[in-house]
Amino acid sequence: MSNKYNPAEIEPKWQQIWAEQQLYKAVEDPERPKWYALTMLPYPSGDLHTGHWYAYTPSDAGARFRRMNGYNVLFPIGFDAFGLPAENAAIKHGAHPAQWTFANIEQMRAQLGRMGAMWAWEHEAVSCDPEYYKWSQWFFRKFYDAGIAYREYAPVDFCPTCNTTLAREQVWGDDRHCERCGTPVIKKNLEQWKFRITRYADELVEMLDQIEWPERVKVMQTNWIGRSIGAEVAFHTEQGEPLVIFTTRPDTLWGATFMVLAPEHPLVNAITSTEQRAAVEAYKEQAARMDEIQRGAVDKEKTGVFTGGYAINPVNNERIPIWIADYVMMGYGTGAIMAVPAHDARDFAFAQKFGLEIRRVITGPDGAAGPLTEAYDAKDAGEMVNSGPFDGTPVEDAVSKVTAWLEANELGRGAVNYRLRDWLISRQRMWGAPIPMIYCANCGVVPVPYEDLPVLLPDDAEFRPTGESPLKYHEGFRWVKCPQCGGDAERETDTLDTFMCSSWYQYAYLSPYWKAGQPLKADDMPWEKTVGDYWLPVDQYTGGIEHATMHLLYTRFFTKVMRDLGLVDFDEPMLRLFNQGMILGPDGEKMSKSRGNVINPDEVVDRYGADTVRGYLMFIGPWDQGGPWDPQAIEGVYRFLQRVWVVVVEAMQVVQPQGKPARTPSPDQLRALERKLHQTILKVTDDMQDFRFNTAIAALMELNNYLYKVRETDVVNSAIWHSALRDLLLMMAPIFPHIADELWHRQGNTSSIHLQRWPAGDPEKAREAEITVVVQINGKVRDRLVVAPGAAKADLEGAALQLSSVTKWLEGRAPRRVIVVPDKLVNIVAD
RNA sequence: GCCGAAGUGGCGGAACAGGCAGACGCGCACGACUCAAAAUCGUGAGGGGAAACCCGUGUGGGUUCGAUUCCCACCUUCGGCACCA
Repeated sequence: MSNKYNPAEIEPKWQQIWAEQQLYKAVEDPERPKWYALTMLPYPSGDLHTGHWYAYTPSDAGARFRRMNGYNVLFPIGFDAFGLPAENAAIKHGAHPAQWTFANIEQMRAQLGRMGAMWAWEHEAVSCDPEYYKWSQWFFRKFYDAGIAYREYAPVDFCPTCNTTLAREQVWGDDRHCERCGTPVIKKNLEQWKFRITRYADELVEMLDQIEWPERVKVMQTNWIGRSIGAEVAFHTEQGEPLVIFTTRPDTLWGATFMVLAPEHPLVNAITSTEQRAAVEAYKEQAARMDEIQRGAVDKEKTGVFTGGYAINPVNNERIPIWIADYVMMGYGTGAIMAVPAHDARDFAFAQKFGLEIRRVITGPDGAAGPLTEAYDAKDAGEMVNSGPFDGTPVEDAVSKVTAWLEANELGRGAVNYRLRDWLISRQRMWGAPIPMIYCANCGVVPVPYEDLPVLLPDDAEFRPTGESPLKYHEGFRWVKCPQCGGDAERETDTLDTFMCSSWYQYAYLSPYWKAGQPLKADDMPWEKTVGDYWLPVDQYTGGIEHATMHLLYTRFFTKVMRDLGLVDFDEPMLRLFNQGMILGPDGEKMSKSRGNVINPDEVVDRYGADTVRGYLMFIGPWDQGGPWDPQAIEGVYRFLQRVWVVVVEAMQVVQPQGKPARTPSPDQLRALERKLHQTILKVTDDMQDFRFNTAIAALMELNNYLYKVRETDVVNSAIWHSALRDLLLMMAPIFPHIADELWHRQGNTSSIHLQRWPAGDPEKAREAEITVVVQINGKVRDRLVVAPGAAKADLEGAALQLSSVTKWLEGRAPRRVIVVPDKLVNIVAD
């Protein structure tokens, strides 16, 4: 046994012992409170990078801390193993994606093992395993039966590089690029499977109040769902056909001076006059050619044409012209708007360009009712004018009053619209769970029977360099008998979005590959119920913010559907969420091979050990902030561990110099040590609760510096010294699990440190013996008083005024006022 | 344009129910050990000034005995959304 700190020796040793003792096996125990700690599962790229370490090791420290505080902790890991990189590798190397994927998983298991995390490996689940995706398909089938899954022919986003359609959530940025590969997406008209997430839009917004998630994630989801409350109002065409519009400002109905339809609006044909037909057709064609990116450009000049048709405004029976323009989208609301140029910036720009009337119906905050030079859209000041029965109504009440009036007169009704679109889950890729659907010439769309699941991926797929899905060309896969009529039929060759596989993985972990090899039924449960009843829902989730409007929205939706299917009895899958920041290269930029600023965690672990890497990552700064990797700063954590080693190992040895009797330390020394210890326990306990690892480590360093300094004094001949060493190790255990267990055993303990209870801090023992009180004159520090804590205000004031420095500064002036904050300061105010 | 987060030493950061700005660490300087270096240990430092002191938490105002912390207006950076009616 070496007497020097040698992580390369002790870390593999402890990892092996922990595994042999099944130290992290999670077993239901009704006697103890449970804690389901979950971290976002990795994609098995084959290489665990620093980002994974930054995501996982603090998450592990948090889980370990809970465990030491009496919780029965489940901290599982698995692999989100379907996806395009495996398919691309298959095209490149000619190997099956499964081969590539499982080889990578093997490699990553070893890398994950080096972290020294308390992974509950027996709960591992791999989403590309047929026994896993059997259940993904089962969920699809359940969703289909429940009317949540449906098929639709519509314009969809398509990534030309990934060769597949994408969900709206996977299209990012103002250039509308693919979230995975960065290529700008194009629009295609395709028949695709979707999930009715919009049915849950309201609940997805409302229930954000019930979960402890970072505010910014809640805001992003709220904005993404984009609920707007207003009214639908029935206008009519001159010919009498109803023309329904959605507006958030029904109070401006009297200011509508024209209407605008989306070019694709079904009514356009009917209302277009003979004279305008050619212009309308030309505009429609032009709009159709343009994709949404071009149409959506905000600064684009407004375009549009008059249809020749007119509509009747139901509130005043006015006849107003109907235009078409591409700034109105068919996909939102009813695809038609009433234009109120006076109170909407877009309508204002349009009216100005085409010389249409701008009629003011809301006064300015000062009562101004004259012509406008720009749209006035404030909703908190002004009152209605030129609005018939509503003149004089303050805007604050206007929307609700007009909406009620519309309903009473059957002209419209209150309505809500969402920006959220249904979740497109079809992917034209091979390496995903096949959508379990069959198309039969006789029976139409036929779902694969539950007992026939899984629909297996072929293991002899042929990958084409064109990037097309091999399933389309795999005769054995594609052609089937119809489950209903037995006739020739065709399989769906699209696969499920991998986000669907990860939407329920926290449930899959409970009892991985549940009912493996058994036929499934409609009323099955995808996990062992008693296990789920104990662990669910997830208590603490950690992961990156990049999933704010993708995975984190989808898994909430999934859980709500599962609740409605009777699978779970709660509304939200994850009660608490923490988003870690991003670890950057030493140059402060995102790590990337092309930049050459990648830190390879394996190399750093070889050099310093996993404990140092863990501790350094947690020491950099607040976990949600991320930050640059500093190759020099990591030395500080390494030195800290070496100094802990020295303090603890030296204490094991005989410290009494020969011939000198052991001397008793003074009570002051002992109290000072005890105070430092309990201050540290209180501080570290508090910090660990909230993942403030950086300040927790700083406090541990302070304590160790203190112990290091006094280790050659008489305090070592005391019980408090030994309990300080013991508590230091206990507090280090979640962050530095290996060195903590090693030194713990060297102290003579026989069971693992990770089975011990977290030390209890005593505020009484942490209290300072004396406190420095600052003496200020006019807010500037001029002197200090050292007093016992809790000194009376009057005494502090008196003592301060006695100070020679104070009388000097006052130069004979009488204090006008003296502010005393006990234990803090005395501030003397003088003219 | 709208929404959100953040600006503190040479660097990462600490301290905000308003009360000694810069904990902890990196780097730096000096010293000890060494023939020397590395490692280790010790000491030191926000800037200016010989000192007394003065100035300092993005900028400018404000509230207060007192503001990194609260309020107002800007500037910069990052993230999200964007003709959503």
